[in-house]
Amino acid sequence: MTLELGTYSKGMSRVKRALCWIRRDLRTSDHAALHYACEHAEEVQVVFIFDSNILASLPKDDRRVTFIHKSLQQVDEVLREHDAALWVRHGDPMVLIPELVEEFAADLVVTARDYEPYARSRDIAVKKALGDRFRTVQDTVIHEPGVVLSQSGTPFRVFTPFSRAWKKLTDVRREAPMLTPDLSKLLKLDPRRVPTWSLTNLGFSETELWLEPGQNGAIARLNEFQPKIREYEEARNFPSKPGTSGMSVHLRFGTVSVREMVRRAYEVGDEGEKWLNELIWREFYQDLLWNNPHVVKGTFQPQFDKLEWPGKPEHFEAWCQGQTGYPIVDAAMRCLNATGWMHNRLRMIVASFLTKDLLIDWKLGESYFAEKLLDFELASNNGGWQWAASTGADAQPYFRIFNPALQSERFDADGEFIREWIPELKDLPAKYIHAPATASSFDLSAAEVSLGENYPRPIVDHGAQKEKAIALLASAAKREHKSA
DNA sequence: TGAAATGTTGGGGCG
DNA sequence: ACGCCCCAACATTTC
Repeated sequence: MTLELGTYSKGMSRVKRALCWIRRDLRTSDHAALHYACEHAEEVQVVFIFDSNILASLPKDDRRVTFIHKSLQQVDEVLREHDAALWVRHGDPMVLIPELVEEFAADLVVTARDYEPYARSRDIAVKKALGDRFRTVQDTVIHEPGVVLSQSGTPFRVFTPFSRAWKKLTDVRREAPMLTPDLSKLLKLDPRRVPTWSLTNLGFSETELWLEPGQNGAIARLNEFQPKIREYEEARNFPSKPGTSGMSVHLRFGTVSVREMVRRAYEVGDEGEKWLNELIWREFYQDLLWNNPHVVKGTFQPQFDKLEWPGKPEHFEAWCQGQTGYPIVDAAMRCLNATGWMHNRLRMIVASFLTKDLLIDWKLGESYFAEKLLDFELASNNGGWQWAASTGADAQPYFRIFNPALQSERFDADGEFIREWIPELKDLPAKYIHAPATASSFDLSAAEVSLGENYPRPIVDHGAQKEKAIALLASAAKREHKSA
């Protein structure tokens, strides 16, 4: 059994009652599922389920759970302005959704399509239980996976041609319409009779967030960023400057619609293209995963699966803790650990370092990011790591080996970002901060840096490791050549 | 959305 | 005045 794919407005006769099941569309405006439900039913109830299949594997202080919880509170506030309220449950959706259908006597359940493997199997199970009463609608992407194709009708493996085809396919009025739900359709509830929910009931504790959650936070941040879209291309590579949109977490949980983001990019026109490309990268990786589901378990090019990465466990530990002796890498990892976010330039640097300098399997890095990143998306994370590891569509390793000191000089020239996250190094002059081991003992002691004591010596030598990485990847590529 | 090696050019110092 | 060298800046090639 498969789920139907299609456009936003699909004809269906009206029904009495619909449940709108929100998952990663935690907002009330420009909302495909809620819009569809309000169009097709006389009474609509919005429900969210904390999925026990997902929550079970998360630490009890996971920041994403706090973000979801606070975003749901904002959804609930809007619903209450219409004398309605959000229902929140905890458990297995494959059990709970059919139960809720009974409880609410729903004729219809509407939800936004989710293309990740677990979500697909979950939705297929729900569809099996509910049949035609279960409808999924497109919401989280402009072009669904599998839709953007080359002239010969095949999926893309490379970003640039994909992005060209994506843009060609995009008529912004049609592909990014504003879907405003008619909230007068919401079921009126006596607020005293709506069960309350809390993080503690779920067994989770509230954590500090560095960004304002929910749709209020999303719109505020987007409004702040929009005037800077033109400067994005110049500013986006410098981690100490706020040159990126910072919207990834909001996009992940749908506290803003991707259509709203794309409309803003198109408003800017040609100068908004560089930022638009980042939104297309997101869809490119979803498309790549959809067409090549094996990448979840292994490398895009299977010959690299046989590769044995010789890196050491203690080096992985040092990488995780930000103790490699390479300041830009360590600052980035400490930032990730402390906030759940990392600048994209830094993601590339630390990923290159893990795979090409420490010679550690990218899958370890991938799962560490999956655990820590608030904006974690399977497709983007997997695609990014395979790109960094050179196991993706273009295997030439030469293009994907970063020199950490050089990257640091280029993108954190005065060491501002490093100083923020590695206070031990804050008094080192800029010319030494990218590679403290090159400083004289006089300069080191003047800055109160004692290598091996309050800051580690480099745990590997970049020059030597780079050569090993090239040899390692070349041997795996050659193996394929022989067997082919 | 590299890095390093190699090649080219042009200005200035200097014999 | 001239040629030579040095070297920085930039471009091209190679891995």
